Amino acid sequence: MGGVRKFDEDDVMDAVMRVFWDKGYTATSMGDLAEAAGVLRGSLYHAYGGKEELLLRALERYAEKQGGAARMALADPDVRRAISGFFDSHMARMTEPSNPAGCLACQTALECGGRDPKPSALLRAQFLRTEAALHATLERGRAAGQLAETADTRALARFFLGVSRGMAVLHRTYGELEPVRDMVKVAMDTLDGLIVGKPG
Amino acid sequence: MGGVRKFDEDDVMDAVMRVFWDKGYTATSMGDLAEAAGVLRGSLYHAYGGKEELLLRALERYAEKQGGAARMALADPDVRRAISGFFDSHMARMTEPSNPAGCLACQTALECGGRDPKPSALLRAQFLRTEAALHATLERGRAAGQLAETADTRALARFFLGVSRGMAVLHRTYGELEPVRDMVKVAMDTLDGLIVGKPG
DNA sequence: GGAATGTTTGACAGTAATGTCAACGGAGCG
DNA sequence: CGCTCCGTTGACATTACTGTCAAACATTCC
Repeated sequence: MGGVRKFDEDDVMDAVMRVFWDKGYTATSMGDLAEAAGVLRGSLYHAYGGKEELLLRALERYAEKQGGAARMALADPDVRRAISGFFDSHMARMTEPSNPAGCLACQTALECGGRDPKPSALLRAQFLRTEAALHATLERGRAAGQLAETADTRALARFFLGVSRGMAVLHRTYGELEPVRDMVKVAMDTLDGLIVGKPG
Repeated sequence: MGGVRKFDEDDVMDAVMRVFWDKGYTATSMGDLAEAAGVLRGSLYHAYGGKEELLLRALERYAEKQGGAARMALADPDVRRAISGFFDSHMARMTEPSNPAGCLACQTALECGGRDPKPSALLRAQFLRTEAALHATLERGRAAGQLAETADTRALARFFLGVSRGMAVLHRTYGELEPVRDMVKVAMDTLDGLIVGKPG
């Protein structure tokens, strides 16, 4: 086969993801990425093309890792446990000290939103996917009689999605977890208000 | 007094604010700002110092204009009208077609959060100020018997703050207002669940 | 009018990032 | 072994942005 890739693709993409997450898309140079990945710039250009391609890959990787946990939680047949687990997966990410504050997807969405077509489209699709997963969970719960018949599951799905995004903004801005926990608490109270036959 | 400034400071700062809002802090160059303001780069350096100073001024201006409306609404003695007006002020900003999507404060908070000390500190202070205003409104409402005695006003204040931030993320990512409206609807339902003696 | 003050203007040197490329070198294959 | 393939490496030209500055200029005050 001849010349073979010397670096581990997973290691490189992990480093790339982390730098974008930490510094933001625009503020990151190919040199930053290369340095963090322990590779020369030329190799990155050769293997991936350029900064935008790397961002797209990083976003996909991020969605896989972080979004995977969220989707897993949402599969729980009990609505309350599902939504609670959804928030827990976000809390877990923010609690992990080796992670930068905030959320790569949110940050990139705000930075590129409506301006860079490809990242924009990808992020929009990812948001829609999460919204759809939330919606499916809520619909399933309603069908199972766990949720009030009158509940607007579409609005609720968007609400929970938006709340999770707001959590990331507060986390990055405050650098603390208390406000984020408070948001989760109130959001879960909101859900509890719609759950049929609870003790309260 | 000698040589007198040829440009109108308000016009320039409006243009600057808009460019930062539209393109983001890092992606904006002094040349972009100068061009948008109809002024030469040298004049901007001379009058304001540099990009960071311009950002700080833009953030202050933004908080004055946008945050002013929000704080005004929160002064309403009726809790429900106050919080509803708070959200309305955000909706109004997003509805205005001449405004870029999203929210300058959120975007900059995510971009600079924890990295650029001065913008970070300013934004944190602005968030705390809004949180405090929300908290005061809720406390006032509870004291007036409008809100359930058991309501956690601190958590609620952070919740409403975070929801308003999440709205901006969805707006910028989706480019639509429906999801944002849905968030407001559910958030208001949450408040209504805590309001004493309502018809529902 | 003339001096003083402070702004505008265009140019300049310095720095950083980009994207490309030719030479190099190691792994596999005949 | 020698050929080929392909990734690595360091260099290069290009472009963009930064921050500064001296000269030109306009306005106010005396």
